[in-house]
Amino acid sequence: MDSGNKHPKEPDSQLVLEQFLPYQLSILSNTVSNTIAREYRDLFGLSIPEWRVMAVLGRFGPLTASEACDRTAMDKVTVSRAVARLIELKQVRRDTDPNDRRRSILKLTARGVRTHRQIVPIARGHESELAAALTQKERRSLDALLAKLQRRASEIASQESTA
Amino acid sequence: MDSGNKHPKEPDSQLVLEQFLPYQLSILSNTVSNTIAREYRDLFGLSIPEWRVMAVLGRFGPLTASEACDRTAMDKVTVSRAVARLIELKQVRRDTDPNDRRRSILKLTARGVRTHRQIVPIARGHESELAAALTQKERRSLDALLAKLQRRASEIASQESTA
DNA sequence: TAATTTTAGTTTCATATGTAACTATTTCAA
DNA sequence: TTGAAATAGTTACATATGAAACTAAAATTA
Repeated sequence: MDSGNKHPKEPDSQLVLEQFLPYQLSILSNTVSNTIAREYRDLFGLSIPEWRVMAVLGRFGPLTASEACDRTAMDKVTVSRAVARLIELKQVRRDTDPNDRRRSILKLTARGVRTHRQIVPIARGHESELAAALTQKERRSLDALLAKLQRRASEIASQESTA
Repeated sequence: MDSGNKHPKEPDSQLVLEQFLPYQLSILSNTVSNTIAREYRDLFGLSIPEWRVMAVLGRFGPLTASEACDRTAMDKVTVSRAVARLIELKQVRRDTDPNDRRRSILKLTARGVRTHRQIVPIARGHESELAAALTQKERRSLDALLAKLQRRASEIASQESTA
C-alpha cells in the first residue's frame, strides 16, 4: 500500500535527512538568506540584521532598540550592533529619550530613508522571484502552513525552556 | 477588492517583515533548529553538524568526507570539523582509503551506532511534534511546496554566483 | 616519467553570534 | 527619601562559521 510512495517510511533506526522537516527548512532558509545577504552586502554594504532594523524603522519608526528587537525577533545584542553600525554609516540617528534616559530613540536619517526606498523594491523582487515557483493559491496555502508551524514551533520552544 | 484581505499589500515603499517570505523562513528555521540543537547538546553533547554527519553515516555509511558533504549539503570545512570532533568522541572512525590515500573512509563506531539508534527516534519525535500542527494532507502539500521553493532558490543562487 | 593540474581534506584568519557580565537609569518598597 | 530590584542597552568572552590559503596525494599531459 505504501510501495509506490514517493516518500516511503524508513525503518525506525534510519533517517533520511532530505525528508526531515527541520533539515528541509534549514537548507531552504540558508539558501535564500545567503543569496539575499550577498546582494545587500554588494549593493549597500549592509548585513541582514542591519537591513532588518532599517526595514522596521522605515515602516514603524521611530522606535526604541527594544521595540526594534520585538519587531525583528532578533536578539538585543544583534540589534545593538546593527544599530551601532547603521549610525556609523549615517543611515540611522539615535537620540536619547528625554523622558527615560535609558532609552534611545532610533530613526532613519534622510540618507537612511533614501537607502530604505531603494532596498524595499529589491527585497520585494527577491520575494517574488522566489514565489514565482508557486501559484497564487499555493502561496496563500504556504503562508497558512508556515504560520501554523511557527505557532507550534514557538510553543515547543517555550515549553523546553520552561521545563 | 483587496480591503478584506488578511495580508493587504503595503505601499511600495514599505515592507512588513512578518509577511516577508525569506524572513518567515528564517525565523521558523531558527526556532526549530535552536530547540533541537539544545536538546542534542544536552542529551548527547553533539552539535547539529555533528548530528547530521552521524545521520548520513548511519543511513548511507561508510562514506568519504566529500560524500558526507553532498549528503548533508554542508560546507567541507563544517564537515571536517564535525568529523574531527566525532572521532575525538569515538563516535566515528576514520580509515585512509587504500586505493586513494587522499580520501578517508568514515564510519560509525559501535558506540556511534548506539548513539545513532538513540537519536533517530528523538529526531523523529521532534519532527512529529512539529508536524502535529498539520494534517496529513497539509504535511504532504507542505512537502511539495518546500520542494518547489528549494528548487527555485537553488536556481536563483546559482544564477547569482555565475552572473 | 617529470612537470602541471586537479582533488581531498585541514588549517588559518576574519567575521558573526549569543550568553553572561556590566553600566546607567528608573521604579518600587520600606 | 534611600536602598533594592528591574529595565535599556553595551561590552567582553567564548564559540561558530565560511572563504581562502595550504598540504598531501592522484590524475593528466607533454
